[in-house]
Amino acid sequence: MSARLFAGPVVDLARELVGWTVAYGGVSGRIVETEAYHDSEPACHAYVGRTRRTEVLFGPPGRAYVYRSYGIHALLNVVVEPEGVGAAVLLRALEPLDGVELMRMRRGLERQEDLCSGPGKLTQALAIDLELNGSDLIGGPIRLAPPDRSADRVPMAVGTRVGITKAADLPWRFCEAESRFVSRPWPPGDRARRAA
DNA sequence: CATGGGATTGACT
DNA sequence: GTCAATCCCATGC
Repeated sequence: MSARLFAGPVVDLARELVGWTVAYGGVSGRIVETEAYHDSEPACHAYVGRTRRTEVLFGPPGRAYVYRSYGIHALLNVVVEPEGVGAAVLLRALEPLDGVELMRMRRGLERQEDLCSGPGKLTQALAIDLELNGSDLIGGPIRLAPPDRSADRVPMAVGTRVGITKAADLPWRFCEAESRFVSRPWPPGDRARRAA
């Protein structure tokens, strides 16, 4: 696996990354929800161009973009598209796999559905913080890995991104349609579309 | 240097 | 349903 895998269009990669696993410090989960962000649209941090904050977004694909949200949470993104393009896939929810007890301790909650069902929750469960910003996601401390070749392709749901005010109409959110571990239910009109 | 705005979450009415 | 916590960083003076 090489970083070239992540050089493709961000919307395709956001869909593709559902089903991959993320592992860090012996704890891991399977990605069940993602969103795409691209410097051409104003919801993306990279919309403002290259700054100290967005430097990682414009850098080579396959690295982590971790930033602090609302002063409290760390949010984890996968930087994609070629160097010079500011784009990333936000990881919004995981299905817990390894280290579930550690996740419970870190989150102070028991229910498995509550451990990683949100972008701030999953970084807390995995203990991912800002110091990992810019780190390599292939050979680095955080490891991203593709699903088994034998893994079934699951129905996908597509919708609009959560929690943004600008470019809120773009259908750039992807989830495993029937997962119990997504960050929030789909609005009634939004759920039907499939892209298996 | 001061200000304002979040890609959220959990507690509370 | 409402709302506050809290910090990084871009922007503007």
